Parts: sequence; structure tokens; C-alpha cells
Amino acid sequence: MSKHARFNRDEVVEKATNLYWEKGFHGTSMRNLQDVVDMRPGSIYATFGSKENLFKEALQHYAGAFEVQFNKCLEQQPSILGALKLFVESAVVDETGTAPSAMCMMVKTIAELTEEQAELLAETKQLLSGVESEFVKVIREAIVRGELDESKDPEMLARYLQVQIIGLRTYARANNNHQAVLALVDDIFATGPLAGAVAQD
Amino acid sequence: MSKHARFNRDEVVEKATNLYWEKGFHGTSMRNLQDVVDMRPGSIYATFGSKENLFKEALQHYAGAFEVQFNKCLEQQPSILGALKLFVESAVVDETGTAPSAMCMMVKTIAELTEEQAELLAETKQLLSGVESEFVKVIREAIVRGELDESKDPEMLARYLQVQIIGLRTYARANNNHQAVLALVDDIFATGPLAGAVAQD
DNA sequence: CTGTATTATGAACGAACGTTCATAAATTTA
DNA sequence: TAAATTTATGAACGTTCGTTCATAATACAG
Repeated sequence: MSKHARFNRDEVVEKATNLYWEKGFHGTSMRNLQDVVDMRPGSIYATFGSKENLFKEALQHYAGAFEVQFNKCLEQQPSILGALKLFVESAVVDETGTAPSAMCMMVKTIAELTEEQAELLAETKQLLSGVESEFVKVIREAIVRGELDESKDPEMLARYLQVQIIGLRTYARANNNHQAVLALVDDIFATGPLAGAVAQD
Repeated sequence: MSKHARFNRDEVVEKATNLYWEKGFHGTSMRNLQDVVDMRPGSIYATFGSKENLFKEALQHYAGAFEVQFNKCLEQQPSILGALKLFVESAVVDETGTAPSAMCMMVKTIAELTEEQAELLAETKQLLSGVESEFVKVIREAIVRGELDESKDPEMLARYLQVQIIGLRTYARANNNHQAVLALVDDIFATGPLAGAVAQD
């Protein structure tokens, strides 16, 4: 019952994701895509339907990888605030040097698209909302664990965290001064609303 | 000695700016531009040279308007920190409802372009740097005036402010919840590195 | 091994892209 | 007002766009 496909669908989606991430929706042509995924137009259209639909799958793949990375940070750090800080640092500086852009693909997409791609735009906003929900959950847990004061509002802190990540990654793309950006991360976790009773490194 | 132009160059640049700001560089076609500025292709090319060059002029026009807005805030508020907060608020929520996008055009451009438009990208980064320099200047003055502690680093605070504005405006575009964003602004100026001895409203 | 079903191919399509340039219109000069 | 100069026009160019579909290649079933 195996598929007859000579290509690996997941690999194709990942390659497409990286290209879209780097060049954006309008900046990526189907011919660019054909080259990097090594498929002919007929096969791409039979498999994914359209440029927009492939982009949608790429977005979803990206958001999935985002959550995997977040969970890795939670496992690596004993405290939740430590994990959040590690996550921000890992998102802001790409130690592997392999990311197609310093910026978040979802943010790039929200910056680029208009109502002419209403469905893609709505999907992107929803995926970003999903990330924020994850943040709310772990921040609630941080309050339960006593890492943050009970008076704090988890929804508000999650929004705040989103703003920081978006701002920091975009700033990192505009000025590739890693040192300055990491210093900002320290400052934000030391003196801002997210400052808690966690050991600083 | 008057020019023979039947069109007003500044008006044309402003209209082009608004379209580019809304739809981005790749999302805007020369035919879109021809419609909104009401000029025929030959005239546009005789005046501006290329799509890229018109975009460059649009960016410069945008950055100029940005500084005008900033100076207005400085005039309206007695304290510098109050002016900075007012500026952030006015950038984050468009009271007039006329802005083509909640996001900063420079940030949108940095998000969209790649090295394929190296010159435009470099120009954009430079304009953003110019904004940051303005911030450094007024933050220095805020320290002199005693609004901020002398131990603060103006360069670092200016970077921090850039991150906040970028993050907040992008967040506002992704979730058009003005109330939540304004609450975040309050929080940032109340508890973050930019919190000073200024009266809160 | 043969016939059927499935998958991959890539030439080709119409539309839209950025741009040019011979011509027309308007303005200035004499 | 006539000639010279400047400015505006828009049809048309070659290219690239997203997409399709008749055909070829492959895999599976009997």
C-alpha cells in the first residue's frame, strides 16, 4: 500500500518552507520552488494544488517546528522563566547559522500579505495566536510554581513576551549586532514585567 | 523658471509611499502605481527612473514623516519620557485611521527584501539607524534633565525603545486589539528599563 | 509477462510583469 | 505666431508569472 511518490513529502515541505521563509510569498516564484524541491510543475500542482496552498503547508510546518523548539527549551531548563529566556535567546541568535532569516516567518508573512491573500493572512494570525496560547499556559504554571507573583496577568505577560520576541528578532535582522541583542534580552528578563525570582546566569 | 510638470512631485511620492507601505515592494506593480499617482509609465520612468528608485524615494519620504511626527510629540509634552510614550502610543494606534498599515514601513521592508534588492535593503537599515540616533539624542537629554538615572546607557535604551516600537506595531497588526496594546505600552513605561520619574497619566 | 492504474513530466498557455521609445501635446523662446 | 524645446503619452516589447494537460514513465495486479 505504499505511495508511488519518488519524493518525500515532508522533505519537500521543509525545503519549500525555507525558501518561502527567506524570500517571502511574492518574492518566491514557482520556478524558484521547482528548483529547490526538484520537482516539475505538474507534480507540485498535483501534490499541493497551488502556490498559496503550498505556502499554507509551509507555514504550518514552520509553526510546528517553532513549538518543538519551545518544548526543547522547557526540557532543558529547570525553571520556566529560564526556559523562556533560553527560547528567546535561541530565537534571536541562530547558533547553527542555518535559518533562512533572523525574523520569524509568521511575522514576515503578516508584514507582507494584504487582504488580497485573506486566507493565508488569517491562517498566519491564527498560528501566531496558538503560540501566544502556549505562552499563557506556561506562564500560568510559572505562577503556580511561585516563579512569578500571583498578581501578574498571564494573558498580558504572554502578549508582552510576543512583543519582545517579535521586536528582538526583527531588530536582529535590521542590525546584526548579536551582542547588543543578547544584552537586551538580559535586560528584559532582569527589569521588565517578566522579571521574577529566577537565578540569572 | 517653473517646471513644466503637470503633476506635483511631492504628492506623487506621497501617494506612491502609501501604496508601497500597504502592499510592499513586490506586492505593488507599476500598473498599480500608475493608477494611484495618475501618471503614464513613460512619465513615471522619466521622473523616477525605476520601480526601485521610486521605492527608495518613498522610503525617504516615510522616514521624514516619521521624524516630523516624533518632533510633534516632543513639542506637545513637557517631559521627554512623556513624549516618547506619546510617540509610541500614536505609532501603535492610528487615531486618524488613515495609515496604510499598522506596521512601520521600514520594518515591513526589512522583513520583505533580500539581498536581491541589496541597495534598498541597505538604505532601509540606514534610515532605521537614523531613527535610533534620534532616540539616543533625546534619551541623553532625559538623563541630563534628571528624568532618567545617570547609570542608564542611552544607546542601550534607544535599542530597547526600537524593539518595543517594532514589536508593538507588529503585534497590533497581527491582533487588532488596541486596548491590550495600549495596556502593554503603559506597562513598558511603568516597569521596564525606560521607567523613570515621569508622571504617569 | 501483460494490461491497468498511478504518478511524473515539461512544453505550452494566457496574463501580468517592468520597461522603452516613437509620437503627440504643451510650453518657452525669438 | 512660428520655431525650438521640453514634457507626457500609451502601444508595444521581451520576460517571467502561476498554472494546465496531453504524454511518458513507473508501479502494481493478475
